[in-house]
Amino acid sequence: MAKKIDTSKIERIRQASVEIISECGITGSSVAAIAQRAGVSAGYLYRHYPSKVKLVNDLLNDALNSITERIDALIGENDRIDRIVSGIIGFIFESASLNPYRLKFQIMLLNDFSTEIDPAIREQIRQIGETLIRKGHENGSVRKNVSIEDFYIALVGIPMQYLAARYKFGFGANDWDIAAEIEKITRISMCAIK
Amino acid sequence: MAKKIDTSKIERIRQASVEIISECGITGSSVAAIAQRAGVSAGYLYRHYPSKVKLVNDLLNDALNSITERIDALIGENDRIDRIVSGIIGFIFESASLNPYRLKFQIMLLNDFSTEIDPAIREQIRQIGETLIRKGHENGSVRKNVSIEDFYIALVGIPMQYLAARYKFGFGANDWDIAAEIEKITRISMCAIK
Amino acid sequence: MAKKIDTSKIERIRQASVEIISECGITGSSVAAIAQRAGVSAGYLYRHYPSKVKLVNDLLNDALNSITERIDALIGENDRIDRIVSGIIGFIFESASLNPYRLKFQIMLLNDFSTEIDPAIREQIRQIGETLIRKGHENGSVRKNVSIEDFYIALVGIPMQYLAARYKFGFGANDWDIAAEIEKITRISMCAIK
Amino acid sequence: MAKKIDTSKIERIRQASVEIISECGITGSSVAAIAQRAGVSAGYLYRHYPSKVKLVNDLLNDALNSITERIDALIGENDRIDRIVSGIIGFIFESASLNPYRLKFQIMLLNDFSTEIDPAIREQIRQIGETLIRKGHENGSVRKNVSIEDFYIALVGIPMQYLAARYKFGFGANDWDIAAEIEKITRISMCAIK
DNA sequence: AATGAATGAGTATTCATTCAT
DNA sequence: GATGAATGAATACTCATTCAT
Repeated sequence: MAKKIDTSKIERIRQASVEIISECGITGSSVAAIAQRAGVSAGYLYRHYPSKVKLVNDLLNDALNSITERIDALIGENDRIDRIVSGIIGFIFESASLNPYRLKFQIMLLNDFSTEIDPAIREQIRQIGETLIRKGHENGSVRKNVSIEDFYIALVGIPMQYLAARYKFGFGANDWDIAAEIEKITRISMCAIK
Repeated sequence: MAKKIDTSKIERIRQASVEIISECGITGSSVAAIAQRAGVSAGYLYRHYPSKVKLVNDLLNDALNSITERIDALIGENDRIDRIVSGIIGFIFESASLNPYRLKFQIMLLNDFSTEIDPAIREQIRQIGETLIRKGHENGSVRKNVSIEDFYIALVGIPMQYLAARYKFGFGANDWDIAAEIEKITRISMCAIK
Repeated sequence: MAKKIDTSKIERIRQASVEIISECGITGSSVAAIAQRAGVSAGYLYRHYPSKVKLVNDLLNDALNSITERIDALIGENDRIDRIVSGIIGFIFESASLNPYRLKFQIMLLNDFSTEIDPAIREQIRQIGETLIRKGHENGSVRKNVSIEDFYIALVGIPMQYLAARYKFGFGANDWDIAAEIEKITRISMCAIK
Repeated sequence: MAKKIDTSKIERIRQASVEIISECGITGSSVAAIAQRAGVSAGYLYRHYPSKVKLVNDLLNDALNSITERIDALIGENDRIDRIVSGIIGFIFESASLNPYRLKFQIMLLNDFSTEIDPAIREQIRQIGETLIRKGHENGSVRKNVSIEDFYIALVGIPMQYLAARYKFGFGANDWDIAAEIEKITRISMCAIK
C-alpha cells in the first residue's frame, strides 16, 4: 500500500500561507517564509502546488467556496431572505473569530485588483445572486429592482467592511457583543436589498 | 541656468504609480515599470521620492486626504447628515468615473493589512467620526449607539464595495444611472447610521 | 536527502573576494564579479554571507586574526623579542609568496580609513602590544619608552610597506633571496623597538 | 579680457575630494558629494576634470609630487642623507598636522592596488632613489646593498605607517612631542638604509 | 560661464523555482 | 517521499556623466 499524502502538512501549508499573506500581502510573502512557518521544506510545497500563483488562487477559491457553499446551504434550508442574510453574516463573524487571518485574507483578495477571480467561482456567485433575486421576488422580501451587486454588498461587502475597519483602524472597544453586532449588520444589510 | 523641473513629470509619476499599483499591487509594481509608464527614468523618480515606500505612502495619504477634506468641507457647509452622506458618496462615484485607477488604489490599500495607515490620517478620521456622531446626536438624525465603524461603512465602505464588486466581478450593466445609484446607496448608507 | 554543501565553494568565494578586492578595492568590487570568479551564483553567496559588508569584515578579521594568532604563538614559544619579530616577518613574507592577493588585501584595508577595525580585534592587538612591551622590558631587549605604535611598525608596518612598495612600484628584481630579505627587515624592525 | 577661471573653486574641489575620499574611499565618494562639499555644481566640476578617475589621478599625482619635489629640494640643499631623511619625515608630519585629510588620502592611495601610479611619477621616484643611493655611497652614509625599496620605506613607508597606526587604531596619547617623534622616526628610518 | 535636471547603466540583495541526493 | 543547495532573473536604489537653459 502506497504511503498516504500527509494531509496535515498540506493543511499547515495552507494555513501558513493565509497567515503570512494576510500580514505581508501576496508578493510580500515568500515561498520560503511560508514553508518555514508550515514546518515543511520549500521543495515539499512544490510537490503539491505547481507555483506560488496556483497556491494563492487555490486558497482564494477555497475561501470564496466556503462562503458560497454556506449560502447554498442556507438557501436550501429556508426561504426567508432575512434568515439567509443573518446566517451568512453570522458565518462571517464566526469565521473572523475562529481564524482572523483567513478573513483578512479574504477581504484583502476580494479588494485586490491584481488577482483574477476564477471564472467558475464568478459564475457560481452570479447564479447565487440570481437565485436570491428570484426567491426574494417570489416572497416579496426584496425590492423590485434589486441587483446582484446589492446582494453582494448585503451578504459580503457590508460585514467584511465592518471587520476591515476594525482591523485597519482599530477604533472602538475590543469587547463586542457579537450577537448584537450580527443583528445590527443584518439590519443594515437588509436595507441594501429591501 | 539649469533646466527647469518639468512639474508635469511628477504628476505623471503619481498617476502611473496609481495605475500600476492598482493593477499589480504594491510589491508587484516595480519602480522601473512605474517610471516607464510615466515616461521618465528610474533615476528621475528617485530625485523626487526617497523610496518606493515613501512614494506609495504619499499617494495613499493624498488619496485619503482628498476624502477627509471633502467630508470636512461638507460638514462645514451644512448640518444635515444625509446631505453629508450623499455628498461624499457622490464624490466617490465622481472620483471613480474621473480616475478609476485612483479609486481602485484607495480600495486596495484600505483593505490591505500589510500596509499601515499614517497615524495622522487615522487620527483625522477618528475626529471626523466623532464630529459626525456629535452632530448626528444633536439633530437626532442618527441612532443613539452609532459608532465610528458605522460611519466608516456608511461613508466609505458601502460605496467603495459597490465599486469593488463592479471592478472585481463585472456583474451588471455598464450603463448606470449614476444619480440613481448615488441616491440608492445613500439610502442604504443612512440605514447604517440611522 | 538534499544536496550537501560544497565547502570548497565557500573557500572559492573567500579567495575570489580577496583577489578582486585587492585588485579593485572594496566598493569597486561587485558581488556579481566575486561570485563569477568563484564560479558560484550571486544567490549562493548570499546563502552564506548576509551582506557584502559582512563578507569583507569576515575576511579582514580572519586576515588580521591569522597574524595575531601567529604572534601569540610566537610569544608562547619563546621570550626573545628578536625571535618574535623575525618570526612574524617571516610569516608575512611566506604569506605574501603563498597568496599575494591576501597580503595586498591586508595592506589595503589596514591603510583604508573608510573601514572600521572590529573593536575585538583592536583590543586583541592592544593586548599583544602591551604583552610585548612588558616582556621586552623584563629581558631588556627593547628600549624604555617603546610604544604600541613602535611594535606595530616593527611587526606589521615595515614588512608590509616593503611589500607594498614592490607591488605598487615594481622596482627591483623579482628574484629575491627571501631569507636575506627577512633578515634585513628584521634588523630594521628591531631598530624601531630597541 | 576674458574671465579668469576661478581658481579658488578649483582648489575647493580638490580639497573636498581629498577630504571625502579619505573618509569614504574612492568608489565610496560620489561626485555629487564632492561638488556639494566644495560648494560648486557637479557640472562645474566636469568642466575642469573630464572624469572622476582623472580627478583622483590628478590629486594623487599632485600629492606624490609635493613629496618628490620636497625630496629634490632637500637633495639640492645638502648632501647629508640623514638631513634629507629627517627633512622629509618632518615634512610629512607637518603635512599631517596642517591637513590630515591630505595625508590620509596619500596613505590610502599608496596602499591601494586598484589605482595605477602615473608612469612619469614612478620614473621620478626611481630616479630620486638612484640619486640617493649614489649620494649615499659617495659619502658612505648608507650601506652597500641599499635598494630603492629601502629608501622608500625610510622616507615614506615608516613615517606614514606611524601616522596610519594612529589614524586607524587610535592607540597612544594624543599629545605628542612632534620634534621627538621626528627624531625617533628618523633614527629608525636611518636603520633601513645604513 | 555655471547650473542642476535628467539619464541609464550598474549595484546589492531577494526569491520563485529546480533538482541532486 | 522529502530536503535544502543552488540558481539567476528581477528589484530597489545609486551615481558618473551629459546637456538644455
